[in-house]
Amino acid sequence: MARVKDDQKIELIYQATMGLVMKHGFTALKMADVAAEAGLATGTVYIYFKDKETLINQLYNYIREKSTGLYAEGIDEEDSFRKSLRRLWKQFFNFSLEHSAEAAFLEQYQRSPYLTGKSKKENNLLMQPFLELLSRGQQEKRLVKLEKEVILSLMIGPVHEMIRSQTNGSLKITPTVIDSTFELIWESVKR
Amino acid sequence: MARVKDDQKIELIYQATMGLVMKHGFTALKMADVAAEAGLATGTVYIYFKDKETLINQLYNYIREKSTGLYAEGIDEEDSFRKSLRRLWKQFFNFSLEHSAEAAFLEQYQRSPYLTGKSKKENNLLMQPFLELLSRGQQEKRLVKLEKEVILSLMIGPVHEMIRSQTNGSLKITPTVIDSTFELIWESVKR
Amino acid sequence: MARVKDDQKIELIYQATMGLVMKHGFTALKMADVAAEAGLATGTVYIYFKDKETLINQLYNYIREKSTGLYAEGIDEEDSFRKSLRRLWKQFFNFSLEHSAEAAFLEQYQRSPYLTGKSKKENNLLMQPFLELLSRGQQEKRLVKLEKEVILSLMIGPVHEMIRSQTNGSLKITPTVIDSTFELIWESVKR
Amino acid sequence: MARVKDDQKIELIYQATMGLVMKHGFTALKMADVAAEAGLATGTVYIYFKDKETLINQLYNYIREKSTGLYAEGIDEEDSFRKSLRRLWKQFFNFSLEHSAEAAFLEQYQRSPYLTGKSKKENNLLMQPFLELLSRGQQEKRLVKLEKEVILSLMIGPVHEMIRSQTNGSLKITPTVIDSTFELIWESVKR
DNA sequence: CATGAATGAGTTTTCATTCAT
DNA sequence: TATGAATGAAAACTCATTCAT
Repeated sequence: MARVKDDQKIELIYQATMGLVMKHGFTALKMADVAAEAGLATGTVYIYFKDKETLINQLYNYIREKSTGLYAEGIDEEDSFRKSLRRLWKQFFNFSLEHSAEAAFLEQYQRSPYLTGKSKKENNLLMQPFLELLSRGQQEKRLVKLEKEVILSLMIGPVHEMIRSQTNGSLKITPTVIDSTFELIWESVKR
Repeated sequence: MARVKDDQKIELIYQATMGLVMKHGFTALKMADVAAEAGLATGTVYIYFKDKETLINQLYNYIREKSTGLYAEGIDEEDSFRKSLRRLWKQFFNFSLEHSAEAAFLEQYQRSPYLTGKSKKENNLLMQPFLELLSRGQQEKRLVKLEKEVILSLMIGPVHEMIRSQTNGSLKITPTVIDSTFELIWESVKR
Repeated sequence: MARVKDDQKIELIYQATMGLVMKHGFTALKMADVAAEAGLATGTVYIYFKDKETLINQLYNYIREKSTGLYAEGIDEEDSFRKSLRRLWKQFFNFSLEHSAEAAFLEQYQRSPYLTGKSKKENNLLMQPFLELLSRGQQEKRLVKLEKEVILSLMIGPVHEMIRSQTNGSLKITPTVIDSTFELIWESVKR
Repeated sequence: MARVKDDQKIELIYQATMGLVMKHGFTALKMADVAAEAGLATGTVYIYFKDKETLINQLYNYIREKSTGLYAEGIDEEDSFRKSLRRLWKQFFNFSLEHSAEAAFLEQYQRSPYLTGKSKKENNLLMQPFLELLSRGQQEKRLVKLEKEVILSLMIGPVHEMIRSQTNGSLKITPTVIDSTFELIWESVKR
């Protein structure tokens, strides 16, 4: 059979896995359910992934790579620092919002027994575009003097929290809300 | 009389469970391990908790109640809004830091199959002290005009994120860092 | 403590055991339930009986001995064979009826893993008074020529069956019914 | 296609269960033993039956339905009442004899915690062919005037009792014995 | 490759029995 | 003796993985 078909199936399995992790968490993740959700037989999943651990780890890599590339797209070196930061942050927010299944998976993965020392380091790469931009901001003295990790937390933390609130049902995120939020964050991190 | 069924043992089981969840996550939680960690026989756990689900749900309630009470202690109505907010926020931060096992458990619980509609609502109570103080701030016009949920995210989000960074090893949280962080947050939420 | 008290407790445990076996059968018989039903602590049962098997076997012996003696009481050698048989059979019926818990226990015991070769033989003793009377009947040529075991079945079988029907709710046993039933049975076994 | 989930396996499990219940009783029935006896892995049984309770209840229904159909086969309305009754009774006897495993199971089931109100009623259906024939007998005035339940007990009770005796080893049932027994029973129930 | 029934090791849960009080 | 909490071996049940079709 054609190669294309295989890739489609891998994607199918990834989507099924993420969806289930978002809905019921890692704890309840069963291989049989993944297969069913993907519209495949249990055994088929094992053709594409050696075992559960491999599936999860490969999915993790897949999401990480895809995410990093996507949300950091189109950042223009020519733009002012503020403008660049605004753009990157909003892209991150929107990306997180649209890809909540991926986000949920990443979050769960952190506290899972699947997280190895290796993937711990790789995780930081996800924030790489942010960290680089923050470096530029500090060089241009447009950013408050403080550890970059703290500044990153000030920017990223609220995003995660707001998405959680929306999932809870206690907050409705609109473009306006996103814009205002950035302005507030900017107040705290600008120099 | 026979050995007395004691609350101390319940506490023991709770601690063992939280410790294990923090270390290896929800996924790997085994009743036999809980018992061993608590220094008890497997069967003993079942004297105090009907089954695994009950243990987890009761532990969740226990942590929630205990946490809410603790971090919100000693808030003085006489203090200025800024001072009160600073105090509550720092207490929340320190509490989260000191009770990372509890925090880890709560976080894991959110995405677990154990979360019911009922516990979803109860969860909001945890943030109640914060929400009340924010109301006061908005009445006194000391707080930016924005949905309280957003403001809460701006305050709480960075705390969660920083603690995660410290767990990762990419950040070392010191009292100074905490203080500076609050000042930055205050810049964004004050009016 | 006094000796009397002990015997009372043994009796208490026996009654509790029989009641539970009647209600839910052997399968569901738990030592903790026996104790609770008897109003005792679990451990107390083990003071009087070495283990579950011992309790069941001793109870079996207790019932067997008590029953045999009781239902066969007052049989008068001077009475005619028919009169004697009638009396013995009715006593057996009434005894079975009044002591349905005992009867249920005996019945269950037969099919249980507690039944040993030894108790298998002892079981026949229960029917001894009947078998003796049947011997007399055959000597007096008042009884049909057929294996005594078959005749016994013709007499005893309906009793068990009727009691089961009454337990089911599909039959109401009255003294009149008992009398008529004997007359019918007599028709079949007389010579 | 994968191995097909087959009804034959269900039959296999049923046979294994009945055999074990007959040999060692309900009490000692273990799922692992059922599987082993059926030549399957433990887990396989759970593919066909949700849990132990379900297995037992479905087996009960299976036996009941099968039994009713089988022993009542070939009854001819044209035959005289006596002939019909003789035939039905003998078929019942032989069936009970040949299917002692089934019979043992049914008997055990009655006093088990698995018996529900629903199955209690269904149980009566087993005797339905008998009850109908008895009705005919009473209409034709060939049967003694007495509650049908009593007459049923006079006919069925001895069968159960004799089989029990044979199992005990105290009676050897032969075709001659069966024939003579019916004649005696007929003496008591005819009008 | 695809399927999904079968497997059996691994977990959860029960319950006879012990033992500290 | 009496108590009933504690124990842990044994039974019920689950689910990742295999394999016959």
